[in-house]
Amino acid sequence: MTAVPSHSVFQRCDPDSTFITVPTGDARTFDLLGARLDYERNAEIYGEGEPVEFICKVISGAVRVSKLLEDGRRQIGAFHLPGEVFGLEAGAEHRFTAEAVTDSRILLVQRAAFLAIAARDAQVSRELWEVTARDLCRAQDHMLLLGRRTALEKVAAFLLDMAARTPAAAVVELPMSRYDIADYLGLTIETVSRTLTVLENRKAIALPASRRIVLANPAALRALNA
Amino acid sequence: MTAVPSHSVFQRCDPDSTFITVPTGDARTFDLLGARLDYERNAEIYGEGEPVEFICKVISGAVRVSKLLEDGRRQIGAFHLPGEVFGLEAGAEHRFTAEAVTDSRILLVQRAAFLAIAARDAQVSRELWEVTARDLCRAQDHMLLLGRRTALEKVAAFLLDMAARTPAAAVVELPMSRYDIADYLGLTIETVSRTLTVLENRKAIALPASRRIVLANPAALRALNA
DNA sequence: CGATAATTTGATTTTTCTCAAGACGCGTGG
DNA sequence: CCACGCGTCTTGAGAAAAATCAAATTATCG
Repeated sequence: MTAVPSHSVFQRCDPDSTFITVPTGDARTFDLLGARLDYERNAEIYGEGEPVEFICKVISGAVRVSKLLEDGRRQIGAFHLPGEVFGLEAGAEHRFTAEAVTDSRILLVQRAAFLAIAARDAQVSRELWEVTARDLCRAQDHMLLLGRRTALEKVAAFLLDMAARTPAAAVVELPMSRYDIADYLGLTIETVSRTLTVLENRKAIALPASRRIVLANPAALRALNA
Repeated sequence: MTAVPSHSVFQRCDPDSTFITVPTGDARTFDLLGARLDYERNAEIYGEGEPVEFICKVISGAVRVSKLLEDGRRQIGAFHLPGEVFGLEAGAEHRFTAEAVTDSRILLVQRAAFLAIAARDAQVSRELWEVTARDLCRAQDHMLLLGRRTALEKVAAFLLDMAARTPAAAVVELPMSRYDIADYLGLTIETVSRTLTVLENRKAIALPASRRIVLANPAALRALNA
């Protein structure tokens, strides 16, 4: 699904590393020092309108990237799980707010330093592009999800997506609340909850705990997606 | 709103030019030959799954980029108006289908040739990134539009967006059908039509013809957006 | 164990969709 | 110039989906 080759610098470095390994054209490597910071649940990592200082990568925990509307409604643009990069924007200011969904550890790399390397190194520059293109794919997929789809289709697609991004795919441990899921899918918490109950009654999933979801019948979930 | 500086190679070349002017690091310029092709209304410019051969730019007319679901539902990801670039993807295959909304003239530039220049030229490479980042912004804005918003909010935002992208902003000449608008906003044609009627009754817009829209009271439209 | 937050469930209302019919616009051919 | 046909758009009535309001239940944490 993603357009980024497996040798991406962002994919390659393991989640525990303090460094982003940057392969250069002549096969040497740079190590760009990144700072590790811990964020408590619901702590803001960066806010809408703030200058873009860092490229971020989830080491542990989970992050939501969202936008708050005047009337209190909120749209979550993406969730980010360990190993995923976020906060990379071409503009000078953040267009969204990023917050820790659970207690999280984030690797922060100076954006300016990274861009400086990209300006000198075609390989890095290309990766910069590909990472952004991957974000674009994500946003497009999310857009497709929000279009004219039923609650059942949205929730099923969400669960399958989460499962695909989790190591142990059969059981999904959701880090986020029903509120977060609702704001991600453009639904209310009540509808999300009811929809999960419907899927449970259909034996498509099991809910041993409200945030632990067993994909008992993934095919049934996939069948809900066009 | 857009993150791309005004000196972008894509922005800079005028819509009539057969060339995309590429400024290089040492201030010389390359001229990349692009082919002009004409497409009839509803003709396919490229299809989902096809290899990405060209970067496209609208010279005249309008383009819709969409995805068709198995059950016949269609989601339009974007409309592109004269001067706008589309079809630039990091992956090898197109994820969406592009079609001419009206009879259109499109400038097609070899993707491989452009990427080759980007690999040698940091300035061009950065532009490549920024153009993709602009697409990302667009997709994110569209995502926000499709989230939990009423038909009235969606249609108002759509009209304002079209107006902002049209030279003579007071009167918007829509190139696309109600069907296209509906599939772009995640609504039905009936709801789009009814919503336009509501806006007309509220004196927010006037409809001298079904595809000619006068923004009589843009402030009223803006008030509908959070 | 009690307080608080999160989740589920229920009843009702609102919004949008669906199905159906009618009106309009436009080009073609008589 | 008008009649006709066809595609597009609008309008209406009823059905379905999801939102809203409200309450009950379940988890979580000190």
